[in-house]
Amino acid sequence: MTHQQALAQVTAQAAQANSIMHVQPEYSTPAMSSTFTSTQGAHQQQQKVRSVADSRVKIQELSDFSRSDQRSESSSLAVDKPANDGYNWRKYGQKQVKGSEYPRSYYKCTHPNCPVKKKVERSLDGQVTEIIYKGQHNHQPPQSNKRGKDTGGLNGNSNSHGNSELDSRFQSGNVSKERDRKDQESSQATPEHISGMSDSEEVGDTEAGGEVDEDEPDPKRRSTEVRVTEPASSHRTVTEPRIIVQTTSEVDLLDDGYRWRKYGQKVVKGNPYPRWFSLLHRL
DNA sequence: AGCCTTTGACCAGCG
DNA sequence: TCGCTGGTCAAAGGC
Ligand SMILES: [Zn+2]
Repeated sequence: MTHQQALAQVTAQAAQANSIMHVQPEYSTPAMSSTFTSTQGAHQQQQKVRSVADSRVKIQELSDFSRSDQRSESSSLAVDKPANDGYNWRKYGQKQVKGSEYPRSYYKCTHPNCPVKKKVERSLDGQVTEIIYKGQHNHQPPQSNKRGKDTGGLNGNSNSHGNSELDSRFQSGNVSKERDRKDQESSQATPEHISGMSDSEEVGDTEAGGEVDEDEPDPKRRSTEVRVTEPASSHRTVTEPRIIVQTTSEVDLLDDGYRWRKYGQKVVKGNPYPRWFSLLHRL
C-alpha cells in the first residue's frame, strides 16, 4: 500500500479515463498521494510517462534510491501480483519478452464482461518495471466491503454511486464477444481532433534534466492501453513526488475522477501530438 | 466447489 | 512464406 498502490490507482484511473477520451499528459502533485493513503511525504518518487502512437498512457515512476523498504507487504498473499489496485485480476499468461529480462505477466479483470487487461513486467527487486493497462472497466472498482449487487443486468453498468462516472458509456458495443481468439481488444479509440489549444506556455522545467526516456513501446497493434512504468531504482534525485501521465490523446478531457488543470503544453519532437501538462487537483 | 496460477501450445502480426 | 515475437488459450494443478 503505498506507492504501488497509489500508482496502481492512478493507473487504474488513468486507464479508465483513457477510454473514450484520451488522456493528456498529466502531472500530479503530492496532492495525489494524499488522495490515496497517506503516503505523502513519506518517500519521494517521480513518474514519467510517455505515450505512443495510439491512445495509451504511460506512467513511469522513479523512486528514490533511498528506499529500502522493499515490498514486504502482504505476508502470504499475493506473492507475485502487482499491488492491489482495487480490481480483481486473473492471470492468464506469462512470457518472456525479448528486450526485457523479466517475464511479463498477463492479467485480465475478473469482473464479468469487463474487457480490461493488463500486462505487468517486474524486476526482481520489488516491483514493477512496467504495467500496461488496456481497455476500460465497465464497472466500479469492487469495494472492499459493502455494496452488494451492483450490476443489475448484463451490460447495465449501473453506477449506483461510488465514484465518478468514469465509465459511463465505454465501448461501443461488443461487450459480448469476449472469447474467441480474435476478438482482441476492442474498438474504440476514437481519435478526435487535436485541439490545438492556443496557449502554449511551456512548462518551466519539468524537473532538472529529467527528460523522458526514449522508449518506444511497440506500436504494434493499435489498442488502447495504459502503461505504467516504475523503475525500481533510479539515479537522479528528485525533489518532490510527482507523477506524470502522458498520453497521446487528442482531447483534454479527463474524466478519471480527478480534477486536472492544464498548465502547459508544448510540442515534443518525435511525438505527433503536443504534450500537455496538468496538475492534479483532487478527486 | 470455485476460484486462482502455472505452463506449453497455439495464434496472429510483422519483417 | 517462413520464422520470430508477443499475446492468448486451456489443461492441469494449487489454494
Ligand atoms: Zn474490470
